[in-house]
Amino acid sequence: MASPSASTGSLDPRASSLSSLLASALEDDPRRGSGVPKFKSIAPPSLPLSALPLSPSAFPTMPPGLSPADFLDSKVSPPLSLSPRSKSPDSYQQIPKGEDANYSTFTFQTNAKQQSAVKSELNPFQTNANNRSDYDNFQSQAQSMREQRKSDDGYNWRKYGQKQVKGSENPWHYYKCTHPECPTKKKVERSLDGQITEIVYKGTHNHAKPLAIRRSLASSASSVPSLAVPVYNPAAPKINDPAFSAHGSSQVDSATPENSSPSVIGNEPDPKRWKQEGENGGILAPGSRTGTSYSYLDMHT
DNA sequence: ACTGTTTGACCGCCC
DNA sequence: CGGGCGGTCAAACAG
Ligand SMILES: [Zn+2]
Repeated sequence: MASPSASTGSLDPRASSLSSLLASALEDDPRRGSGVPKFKSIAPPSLPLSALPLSPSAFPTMPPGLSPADFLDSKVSPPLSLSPRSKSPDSYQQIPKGEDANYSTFTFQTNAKQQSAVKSELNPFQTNANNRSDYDNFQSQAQSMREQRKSDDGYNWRKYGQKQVKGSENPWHYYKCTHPECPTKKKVERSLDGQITEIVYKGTHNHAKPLAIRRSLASSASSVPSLAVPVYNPAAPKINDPAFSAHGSSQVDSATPENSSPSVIGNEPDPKRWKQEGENGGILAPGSRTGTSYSYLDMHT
């Protein structure tokens, strides 16, 4: 398994080899995207659009229109703002509203307010006495994961897609664990208010949950990142999170395994099975239950 | 340079 | 044999 390329999710031969090959010859073949029938607001890049008719409080000042701060931080918005990313969507899919799906996804609930302060971190990387030219900056990227609303379940997830599935009013967000070998993936559906209505996990973590960065200044030894990875059995059908019980096995479907996909073993850690779960992890505020239902879903793909 | 989101396009399966 | 659907990739963008 010493495959450098076959590691983090790069298991798709179609893209891997193809990309590699065509990458040289077919460079201008941008094929990314996600069916997200979202509106594209061409507003200034620096515009905090947090205008949510909810939670009246927490809004100290809100100038109607725009604030001078924009002008200050505004990095000279492009005159055309027509980046290469601008393209036409593959095929606009109209959401079949009122067809037969009466999903009353209206679970009134307060959005979980994660107050876990996990930010202040001292980076021993400040040795920057030399300064390259200002042009050096090629493509700085960073979304500032300040509080990206990600359900902090204790793991780090990287969003790799977003699509609207039929039957759902809101698009699904696809996340993948950011680990060297964690095949775990997460599918989340959110409401317009940002409330998570459904979360589906796929796979299992094989690495202990990342520490929550604690203020441990301590002294001595600087090597702190000594993670004691607990040995895990590749054939152990255990679900991550031992602090959770109840679930048992409320199979909503897949109750009678009789046919379904080919070679469908009764129960085995199939990397293609989606597990619907709720919020767990432990560091979540108690009481803030989003009400996500727990059940085992069988999916294939 | 980082890390991680954004977003359109492509792919593989299923009907 | 085709289209729809769902899922993923991967470049560009962002602070
Ligand atoms: Zn993981």
